[in-house]
Amino acid sequence: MSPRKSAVETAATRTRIIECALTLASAEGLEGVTIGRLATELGMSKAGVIGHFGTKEALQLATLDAAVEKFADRVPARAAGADPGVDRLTRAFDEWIAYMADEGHGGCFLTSVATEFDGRPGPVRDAVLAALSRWSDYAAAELRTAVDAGDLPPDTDVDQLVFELGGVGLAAGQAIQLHRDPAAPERARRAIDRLLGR
Amino acid sequence: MSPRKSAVETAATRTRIIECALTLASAEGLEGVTIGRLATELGMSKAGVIGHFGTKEALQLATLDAAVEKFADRVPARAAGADPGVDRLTRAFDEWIAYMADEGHGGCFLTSVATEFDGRPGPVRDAVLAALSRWSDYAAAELRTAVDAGDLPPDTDVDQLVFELGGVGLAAGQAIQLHRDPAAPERARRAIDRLLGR
DNA sequence: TTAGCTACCGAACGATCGTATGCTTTTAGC
DNA sequence: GCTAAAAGCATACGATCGTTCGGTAGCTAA
Repeated sequence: MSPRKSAVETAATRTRIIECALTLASAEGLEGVTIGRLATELGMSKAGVIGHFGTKEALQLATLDAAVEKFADRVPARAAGADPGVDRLTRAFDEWIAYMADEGHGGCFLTSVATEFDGRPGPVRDAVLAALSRWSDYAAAELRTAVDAGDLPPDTDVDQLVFELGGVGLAAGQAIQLHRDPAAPERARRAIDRLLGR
Repeated sequence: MSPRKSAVETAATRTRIIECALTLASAEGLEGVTIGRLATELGMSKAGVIGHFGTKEALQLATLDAAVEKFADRVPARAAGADPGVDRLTRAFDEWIAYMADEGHGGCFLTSVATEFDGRPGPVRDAVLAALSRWSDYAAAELRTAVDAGDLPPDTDVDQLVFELGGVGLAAGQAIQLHRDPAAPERARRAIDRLLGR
């Protein structure tokens, strides 16, 4: 007779499942997260796992949502204290890079899922696109603030700058995750400082 | 009685399989290429498909090899005619971007496989790393030539520049493949021109 | 002519996939 | 104390996974 959980712990179980899915997806990709594997890893039955979500796609979306929320809690939230404009954006990118370099989650979850689903239309792709757009919009808004404040030249091409800053992030992710290059964070910071005219 | 193929056509069949695998992998990732699916797509049996390679991993490696060769034939080869240094490198990046923007193959095969396998040690990861390193080495060599020729400042940090150029390529790939942004190639070219001091 | 080699097929293997159904157990509200 | 909801388990389903095996058609060399 195993000890049973109270219904109030349902949300906790759901969180536990998603947490485990995040770990697995970091290594194997979102499509590599299998219900059977989750069940084994968590010591529960497949039905118990999927019962919380209904379908695998719903589980993928929930996992993605959790990753996005985690990112938002960590990166923009920690930069919120800095001065709007260049300061805040620099801080945000620093946090992003530190987040990618952290042990545990393999690089940037959003980036890898974006690559995994960029050729597969569907709700997952849509969700990834929406999340990345939010990040781009955030960066663009801070850049416009910086232009208005005179910290960046008035003729700054904001969209171009967002594009290039994103590229630095992607390069950092690859250097960290694939090449295991310890110099990557420093390189990324230097690139960003140059882009933001520091 | 079906018409039988001569033994001399074996290599052609192998090529056909790999070509099909490249197409499938562009949309679904290398792990998404299934022997059964290849067999269906090619109108042959699973045994006939896998017989040419022995193992799925061998098939993956062969597919990756083919993609690398295709890339080498297209990008550095077309830039070989340009003057060594900044000219040639600019040309190579232009070719890379045009290659990614081409319809048919979904973005940069190497980049997506790199993301797919960056957390999975093994021969595939090793092969991806080797291929990407060759590309980095190529870029670094051209940059050093440019420095020696005086087209770039003597204090140029070549590795940093390779890092940032790679980032522009990754950003272009994401913008093309995920965001379907038609302005991406132009943005990338502008970023590269600025990095190479044009 | 014949023996051997190669390419490929048809069939099957155990494993695992996602999903559905029907229990048992526990808890919450009355 | 009783009941309805639910969380989770056990089991099963059809499909597909990668791989193996034996057989056969067509070619080549002896």
